[in-house]
Amino acid sequence: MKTSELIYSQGETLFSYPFKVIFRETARGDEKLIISVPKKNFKRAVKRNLIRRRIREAFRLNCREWANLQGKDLMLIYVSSSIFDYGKISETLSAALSKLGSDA
RNA sequence: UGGGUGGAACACUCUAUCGCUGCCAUCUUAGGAUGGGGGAGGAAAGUCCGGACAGGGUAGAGCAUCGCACUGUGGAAAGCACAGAUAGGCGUAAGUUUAUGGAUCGUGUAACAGAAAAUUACCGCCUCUUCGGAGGUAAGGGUGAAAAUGUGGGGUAAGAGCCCACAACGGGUAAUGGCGACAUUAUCCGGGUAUGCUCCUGCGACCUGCAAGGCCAAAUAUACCGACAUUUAAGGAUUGCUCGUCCGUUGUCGGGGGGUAGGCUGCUUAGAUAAAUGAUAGAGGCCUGGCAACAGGUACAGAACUCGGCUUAUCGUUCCGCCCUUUUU
RNA sequence: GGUGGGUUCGUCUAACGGUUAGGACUCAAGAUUUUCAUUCUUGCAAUAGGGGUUCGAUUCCCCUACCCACUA
Repeated sequence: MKTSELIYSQGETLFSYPFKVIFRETARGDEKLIISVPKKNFKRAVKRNLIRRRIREAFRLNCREWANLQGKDLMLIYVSSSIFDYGKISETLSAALSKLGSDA
């Protein structure tokens, strides 16, 4: 809980639809990932769970391809108000993370 | 055959690949690895009722306040369930749905319209008259959600439950049936409404809620100010009040300030602490459209201490009972 | 997670269960003025949604939706 506030207040932000990515430098081997789907866009808990699980699965399968993620705490906020299927989420997440890598 | 109605159960299945969580065992070690067997619902939801449990130091009495209110049974209890009673509404029917204790002493309301909304009299009718009016009526008219029971006859100056017959309503008594609400029959009595507050009767309720509460760690300040008191008492706590009980200076209460806000437990044969129970691909069911190929759809929804109900959301499938309808015998 | 409160014209609000739901600001039209502002007149515009009680609900009761506050 404290960590999330620190990331939110100190981190740098970039947008890559449908994600808002907030990241912060941290010690290597102690990285954290926060996935957030706002209640404002999805009232039902079932839909929020579905999106969160898809994002987590996409991140799990692809995270090893992005070496630049080491030493960074990440916060992914899903800002779209419609539900994407797994293929589209995987694609857009890759785009977002590569953008992060090029910026860094 | 088509449609309806009441109840019950289920609410997609299998395979492959990659993963999550916590339990047990083993191996390594303080990071893990391997194996085994668990891992969302009928509503987990809304938080509308009621318990269990916990705290408010302990155990209480009365009043006030609040809630419920036809009958029986079940139940720890419930704005609970089932079965029934009476009076209505909907439906051809099966069924479904709404209401319900007693009293009428006191008191309020009944908008507009209407003469009058609770002991009524505008038009009308009748009698008398000094022609100004006085008195008697409630048949008929019109207003309204509601106007004092309806029909017929007698009676009368005109009329009226004023009297009679039948019917409706309310109450008493008796008999019969039913555990009971109540029903039926007989007989007697009665005659200006509805509703809120009020009063009475019975039953239930102390308040706050797991972010309750307990333990450990860390941090700190018994700061300071005010009131009371050391003996009575004031005062404070306990339920709003009264009584009772307890505290009463290493004290209590109020004001005001500082620090911490982590872990364990509570907590469960699902058991997290920001939240696991999955993702993807393929195949097969089921439904709709179509000759077919094929296309589309496959609901509502995600545990956070727990249990009993209620309410709301929900594509559909199966089974059982019943009703209406069509055809045949 | 738990507890409590609310929703009325575009905005801020009022209401005894009883006329066409009132008022202020805004908006539109007209008048006044050489023109604008001010002022005056007129108009548009709402009970969150769905049921129930009642002769009749903004009001009383129930359900749903949304908003806000408190509680560690």
